[in-house]
Amino acid sequence: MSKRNLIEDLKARDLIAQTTSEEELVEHLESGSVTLYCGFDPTADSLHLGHLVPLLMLKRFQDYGHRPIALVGGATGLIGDPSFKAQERQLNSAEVVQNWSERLKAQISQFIDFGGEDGAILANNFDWTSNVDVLSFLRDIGKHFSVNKMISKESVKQRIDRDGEGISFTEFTYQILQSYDYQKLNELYGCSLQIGGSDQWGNITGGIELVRRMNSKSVHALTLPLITKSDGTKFGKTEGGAVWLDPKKTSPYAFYQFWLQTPDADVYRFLKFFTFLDVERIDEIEAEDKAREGRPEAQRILAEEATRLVHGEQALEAARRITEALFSGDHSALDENDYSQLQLDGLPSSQLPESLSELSLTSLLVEAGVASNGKQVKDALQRSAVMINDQSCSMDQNMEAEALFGKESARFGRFFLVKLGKKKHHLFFV
RNA sequence: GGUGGGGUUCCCGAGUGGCCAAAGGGAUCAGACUGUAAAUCUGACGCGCAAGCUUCGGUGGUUCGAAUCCACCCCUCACCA
Repeated sequence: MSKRNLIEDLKARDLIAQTTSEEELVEHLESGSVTLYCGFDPTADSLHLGHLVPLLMLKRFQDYGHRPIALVGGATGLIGDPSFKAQERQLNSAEVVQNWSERLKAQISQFIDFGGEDGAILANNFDWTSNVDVLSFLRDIGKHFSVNKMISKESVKQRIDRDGEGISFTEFTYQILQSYDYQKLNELYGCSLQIGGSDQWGNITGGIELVRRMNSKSVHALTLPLITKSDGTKFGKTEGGAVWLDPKKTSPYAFYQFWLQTPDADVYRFLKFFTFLDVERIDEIEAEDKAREGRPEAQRILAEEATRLVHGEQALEAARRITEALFSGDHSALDENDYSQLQLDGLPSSQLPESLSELSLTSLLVEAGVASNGKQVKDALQRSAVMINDQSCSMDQNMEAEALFGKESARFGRFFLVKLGKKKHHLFFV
């Protein structure tokens, strides 16, 4: 751990978008162990990369002796946060949100240490929101909010100003609910710092005010920057959609590959955001990469660190094994065990159908999930970008699946390694 | 309740009777160049190997022919009440 204080470290990593009075915050953090919280709304059955930065942030605070509260938004998830959202969102059913809340809880537990007397706390705002009756809500909580102020928040402005869009009372109330969370957590656990994405600033400051009014306490806020990519596209998305933290939704191998493909222009920033490596070390890596020319090491380091953090050492090893086997360019070096291992390690694989006579390559590969539609396969075939056991195929072989996957050309009598393009691999077995 | 504006292929957004599977942009995929990077160029981009099939909020109609016209309905926005 570096000797500098936490805020300095976070600044060096560009992990701070905004804070309430920095002086007071630093003072507060140095005065002892601070209890802080970050909320995660259940909008899906798993967290994704976008949640990773705040999650790691809680851990950073914990490493510096503070006490994090991970708040699952069982209640707020039922309402939907309108902040900077262009459109009103579809409500999810109570059962679904409940179910997702449980999934998130389990996931979050892997990142932060909840053990011990002063370990982290896992909370759910459903616990203190669900039984508040309307009149109490309006009289005890609502009275502290000025609609004028709520309306003027930047986070809901585009929903209010923009033609063609609006905001329901339900979503509009979201900021009150989140403010109430802060108030409650302050009351229950002495929580005095809330962190979140920069889009949460409006909601957080609302909470600060509520805490001051109801609890007569002065509390703090710190927001994290939105993670952007240098080319302007959205961070954390791949062809298949979001990159999830759940290994069942995004395999450790795919996760590792995602990081490995980080553009040079982003990789050093991402190392600061997504790893616990010292900033000095990261700067060194950058300097070394520059000096060396050619392929940088940073992506590999980022992929390893991030995969280890999220999926653990074993999964990282597996992801590396697959990567090594597939991208070294020499599949002939793989022995029979290696093939079985690839399958176990999580390389996408599937069993070949009994009969291939009627089947086109396009439909076979689409069915296996190698491509999303036949056109993509066709396109690849026309460019000789489909390889079966290192043999490239052409368009006229589309209907010759039976011959291409003949027993005699299988590796060890049962494996076919199919490659589409440079990066997509799939293992077929008999 | 009234008036006016909207709902188009993943997203944004053109299209207002045939030339429309539907401009343009973005995203995405593949190829060349590379370093499983960026930039650039090329191609694909509703589904299908193909013949062909299915789309433009919904339902019904007019028409040889509709995303485009008509009726009703649903959703949504603004203003007014």
